[in-house]
Amino acid sequence: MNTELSPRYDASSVEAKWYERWEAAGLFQPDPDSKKPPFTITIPPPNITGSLHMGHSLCYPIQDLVGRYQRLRGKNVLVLPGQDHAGIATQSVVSKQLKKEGVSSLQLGREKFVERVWEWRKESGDTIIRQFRQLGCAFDWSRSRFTLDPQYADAVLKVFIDWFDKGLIYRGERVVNWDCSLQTSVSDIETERKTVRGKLYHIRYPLSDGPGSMTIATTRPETMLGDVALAVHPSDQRYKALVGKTVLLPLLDRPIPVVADVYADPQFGTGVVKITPAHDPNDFEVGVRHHLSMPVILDERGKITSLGGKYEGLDRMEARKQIVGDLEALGLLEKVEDHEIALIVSERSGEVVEPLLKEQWFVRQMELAKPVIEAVREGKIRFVPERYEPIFIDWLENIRDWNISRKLWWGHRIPVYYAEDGSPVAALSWEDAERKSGKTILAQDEEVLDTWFSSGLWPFATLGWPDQTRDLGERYPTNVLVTDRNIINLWVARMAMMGIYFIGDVPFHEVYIHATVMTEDGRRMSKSLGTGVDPADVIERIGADALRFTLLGQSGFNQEIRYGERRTDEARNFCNKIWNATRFVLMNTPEGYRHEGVGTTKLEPLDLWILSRLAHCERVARVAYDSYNMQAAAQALQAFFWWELCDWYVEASKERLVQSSAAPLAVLIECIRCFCLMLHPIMPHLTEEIFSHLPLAERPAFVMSGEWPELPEAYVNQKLETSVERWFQITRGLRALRAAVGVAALAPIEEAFFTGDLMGGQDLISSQAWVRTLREGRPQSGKFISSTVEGVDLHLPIEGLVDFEKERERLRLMEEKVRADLAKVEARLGNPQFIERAKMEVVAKEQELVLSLRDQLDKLAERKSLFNQ
RNA sequence: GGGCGAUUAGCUCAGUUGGUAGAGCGCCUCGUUUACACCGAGGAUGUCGGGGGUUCGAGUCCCUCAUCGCCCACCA
Repeated sequence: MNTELSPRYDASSVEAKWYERWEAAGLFQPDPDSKKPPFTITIPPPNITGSLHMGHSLCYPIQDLVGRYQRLRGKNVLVLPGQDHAGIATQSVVSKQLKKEGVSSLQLGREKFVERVWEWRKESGDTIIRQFRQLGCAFDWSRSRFTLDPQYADAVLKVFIDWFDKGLIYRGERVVNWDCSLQTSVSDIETERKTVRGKLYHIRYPLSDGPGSMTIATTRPETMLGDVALAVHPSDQRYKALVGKTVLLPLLDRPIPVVADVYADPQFGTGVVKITPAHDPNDFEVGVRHHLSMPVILDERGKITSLGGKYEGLDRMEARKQIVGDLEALGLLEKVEDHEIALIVSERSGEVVEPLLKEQWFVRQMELAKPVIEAVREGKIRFVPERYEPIFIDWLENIRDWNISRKLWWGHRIPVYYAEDGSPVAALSWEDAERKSGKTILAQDEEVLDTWFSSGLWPFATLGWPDQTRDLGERYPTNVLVTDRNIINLWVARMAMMGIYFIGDVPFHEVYIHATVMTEDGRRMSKSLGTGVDPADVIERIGADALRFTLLGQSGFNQEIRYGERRTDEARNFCNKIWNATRFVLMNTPEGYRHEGVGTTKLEPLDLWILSRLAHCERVARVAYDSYNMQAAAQALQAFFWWELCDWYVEASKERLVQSSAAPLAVLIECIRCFCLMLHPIMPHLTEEIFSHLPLAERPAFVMSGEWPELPEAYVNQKLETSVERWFQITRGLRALRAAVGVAALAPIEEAFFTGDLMGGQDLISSQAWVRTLREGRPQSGKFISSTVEGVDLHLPIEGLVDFEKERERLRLMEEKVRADLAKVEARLGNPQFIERAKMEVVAKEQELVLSLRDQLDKLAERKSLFNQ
């Protein structure tokens, strides 16, 4: 009937159409009246920093796949999308844009700048939504959330104020990671370590009373301007007598004490360490223990402050140069060694982070982390793959307080207000603050919250919290979180803490950590390296379904997948294969045909075989989807469709369809119908298109709103599979004989012979091996070539078709191989321990094998003799 | 420094409980046939990273080393 389908699948004409129809049918929203069990995913909100990259093209289709699969499995599915304002990341993108335009953010001022970011948020946000749609993501746009939405901001306020009032949020002076170029602090997990070759400077500090000196080793000599002590290990005999004395800090001539502290490592350098509490987190702790002062000698721009004497105003690097020079001139620089330095670098700017003493807001973590650890231990949150669980727990057990202040303009402004007396109060608004404190408020805190503070509320704030909405009641905890391993600590941990604290339950039961998409040669994909590939280009070339298949088809429990164009071609080819197989079926469907299943049709072994394989495929795909092993599902589906349905069933059905047998058509349509449903989570558009062409008597409006195929247990028939697959082997054997004499595939051969039991496969074998007559017995005259497959001897008369020399060579090679196999098996059987200890059936199998191999040798000898004349 | 992952055909990767190593791409030969050349038929290709161990038997389990990648870590 539908013969006007193009012989090539054209994704571009199909994909947009279906997305619109699904949306128009309201399929992206859960049915409010449904009695089906809810299934919920709140997707990780992408940052509004531009467009989606290849990693997103994996992450979000996975969630779409899970949503679509669960919908087919009878769940009332909500996949809730949104976007993250992403404080630092977004602010730096917009700052860079302004810089290009020659505008300084500072000059623009806070208000104007934030306005500008909102403009960008619209632009980037729209791009992202468009790309999600291109990828086929069935997300409920009506529930879409942005982490700076007014309702969302209410949730953030509530959390902050609650924690503040309970003392979980506190203000304190700590050494934080200061990013001098972004002008903000960053949390520990937003930094990375880089090892670089640097210098270790040995500097002599003279004792202030009397002769002698102590030598310290440092990699950052400029920080000595902030030194307030030297420390040695209490048990270090070399320096015992010096503890309690004072030394003179060179250059500034300030007397500083020598203290004993276990922090000093006698093994490192000279065993003496300088203490600069304002510029090193360890030194800070030593400073607290010994009640030392904490002079700040570097400002927020990385320049020396007024406490740095004559070095004031110098950049940190320039100051280092001058200080080293001056020390050398004074003869206090003992030596300079090469040294590997572990630098701390800000992930966002790539700048070396300056540890700086700052007053900041912190969230106490220990008591929040504890219930999370318990929840994971109790299995209420399960990681897939499991290996991430111990890493997660380990991090939580050693957690440090969370610095949530960011000196930015883009974000949730910290809702702390300061009264005349400087006392802080957390409140909903300026008025609320005055009411709450009963004092006149002078100012609100200038800084904003770390982005992760707001995204930590994602699974419940998106469902309506703090209001007790129906969504929140029905859909929290959500079912699964799908994300990248890089943000397990940054984000997953925070959501768990906040969810357990405020809602009283974990935010999700499963956390699936997907792989990272790399280039084909294993490099990181990145725009700046020039190794990035734009998903939009790929979609244009091969379609979203093929891109999804490429990435999803490689995703299981691996931590890395390689993206290469060859794989996308394979995926595209698979789409085309599916398309054409369907086309074939439709071309053979009579006008007015209505498929009503296979129940009433008289089925032959081959039909039963493909239905058994279909049932097998269903089981494998279901188990695979259930366990987030998308790779296994894709593999099973592809193998079933291509190698079983197309290569065998479709081929064999050609002849049967001519005889207008009812079975093949019903079975073909049934297979494709089920296949569409099973592949739909991976390739939503193509399956929808194909399904729409099937002549079904009864059909759901869409594959998307259909039901996962439930195949009768009785379909599975292992015994039948074995015997049908034996026919295939024999067919292949005959085809190989044909190829050996150079007869083209499909060119019919008059007759061939067999000896042995074909177990009813004669028709199939002769038709699929393109033999007109397949006779039992062996040729009575003339030359023929032979082989043995599955215990059946096959003979092909050659009538001078074959080059004798070539045939002798073929036989010789076969004999060689059989002899080698035989030698191996005989050796095994010659080992008495094998006979004694191996399982009986294994031994029996080997013994049978020996017999069969010997038999083959005999036959080969006979066949050789035929060509030795 | 600690942990995790990877190492299988030229390339990208599968390989379930230990029982004679697989796929796709690429390569060679043949082929335009009642879907598909983005295809079909046939074929070649491996010391399963190295070395030990357990076992009758190891790609698979244990130990160890190497290379690559990732994560975590306050050594000046």
